[in-house]
Amino acid sequence: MKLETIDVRQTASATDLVFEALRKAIIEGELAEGEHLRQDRIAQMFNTSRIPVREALQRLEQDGLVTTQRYRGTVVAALSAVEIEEIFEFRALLESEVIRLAVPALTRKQLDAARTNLEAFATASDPGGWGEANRKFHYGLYEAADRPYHLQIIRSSLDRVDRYLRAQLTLTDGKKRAHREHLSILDACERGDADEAASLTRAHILDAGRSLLAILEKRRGQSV
Amino acid sequence: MKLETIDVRQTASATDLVFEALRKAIIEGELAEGEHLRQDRIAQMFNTSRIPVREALQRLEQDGLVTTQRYRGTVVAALSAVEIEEIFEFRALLESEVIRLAVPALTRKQLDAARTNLEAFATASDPGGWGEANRKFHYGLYEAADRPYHLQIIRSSLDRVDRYLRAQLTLTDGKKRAHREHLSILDACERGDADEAASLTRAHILDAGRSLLAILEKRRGQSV
DNA sequence: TTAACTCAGATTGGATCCAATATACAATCG
DNA sequence: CGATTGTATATTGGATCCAATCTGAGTTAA
Repeated sequence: MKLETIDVRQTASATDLVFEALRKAIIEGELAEGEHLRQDRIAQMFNTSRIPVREALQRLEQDGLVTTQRYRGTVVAALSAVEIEEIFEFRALLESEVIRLAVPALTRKQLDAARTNLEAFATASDPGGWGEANRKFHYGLYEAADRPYHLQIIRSSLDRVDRYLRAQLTLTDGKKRAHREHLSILDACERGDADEAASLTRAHILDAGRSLLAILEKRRGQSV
Repeated sequence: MKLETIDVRQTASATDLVFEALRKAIIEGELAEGEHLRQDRIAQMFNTSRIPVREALQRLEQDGLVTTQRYRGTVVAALSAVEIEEIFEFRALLESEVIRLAVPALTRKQLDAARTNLEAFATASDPGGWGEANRKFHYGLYEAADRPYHLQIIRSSLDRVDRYLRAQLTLTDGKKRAHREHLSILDACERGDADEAASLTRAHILDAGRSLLAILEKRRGQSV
């Protein structure tokens, strides 16, 4: 008898599972800013003890998604306008450079995949779908740069602001504009124009940031 | 009787202390690449249980300083030449941009402090002293940019390669060259030439990276 | 009335104990 | 003698328990 050898070692711990679930919930905006994350309540939800929950919360804190005060608990992080602005500025710098490095290495297959993701973004009906398609479009292109560390940091910085970004995209003109910008970025990639792709990506991110801040301004003005 | 009100709330947990101590030991190269970090041994060293140790190890893993395999333990991370190269490239991009933003905002006081740190770097006699002075010099200038998120990422990326960098600086010409480059960066800052300071910083980091990789190449060539 | 105090409940931080897994070495079989 | 299997030990992952701290309602005193 011959069997395929399969590695059955468990790769995901309870901590990993809890971390991923909470991360997803925060990024997608299901947990509101400032909401308390009680350890035993979460432990019950996942049928574990508080140990993996605490470890997951610590990881989330390192990623800037929650803030913890000793003996007082953990809440979903709230970013100020200034903090959000800085992260968009950071992303613009980093992502424009990575797309510049990616363009010369892009394969036909990667370009086609990008067009598919671009259309998925346009036709997606819910915020979760947009967010996913948006990430796939950009990251799919970035992959060609072969810079795993850059990509890891890019992911982490998008994670911090993604919930705000998704809220911004609920406005139809924001989504339409993003789609137009995606189109022109992809065109530049197809033409092999790295500088243009970088410049468009930079503008794309800064545009989204400005638009987002304007909305936040308005909303906070109303609520006060 | 009147007393000044002082906040005595403990801010550092056992986890924080263990994390900081291990982080420092790894960054300064006291723990060798691939060295095993056994939970109970470390717990004994710090007179705690394994819980804070595990949490500290998880944080270190998120920072890329150690790698963990389920049920097999944690070892000090070993970076490949390609990985080191990418991180230097990343730092060059980020730090040159941050110094560009900092220059117009630099105060006389900050410039003077930078000169002090620059001299401390030149006169420091041990690797630990160089590393400290090097960080103080660069980060002191970056502070003026008022970009805390950028700075956090800069710190994290330097952490990953600092132990290799300190080893590189043990070669006297490496240290001398670094000192000369520091001087010209500071000069550009004094003149208010942001572009020049950015360009010099970029070259400074890439130089160090190239020099470091050459040494690694040689060493690994010998050991094989 | 109001500010300070007390104490009970809630919540987190850490220690100890048990379960799951990996590794090394002895035992067994061809 | 070599490959394989069983087993003992080491080590990590997770559960439960205890200690430390915060919070807030009720109480008391100026």
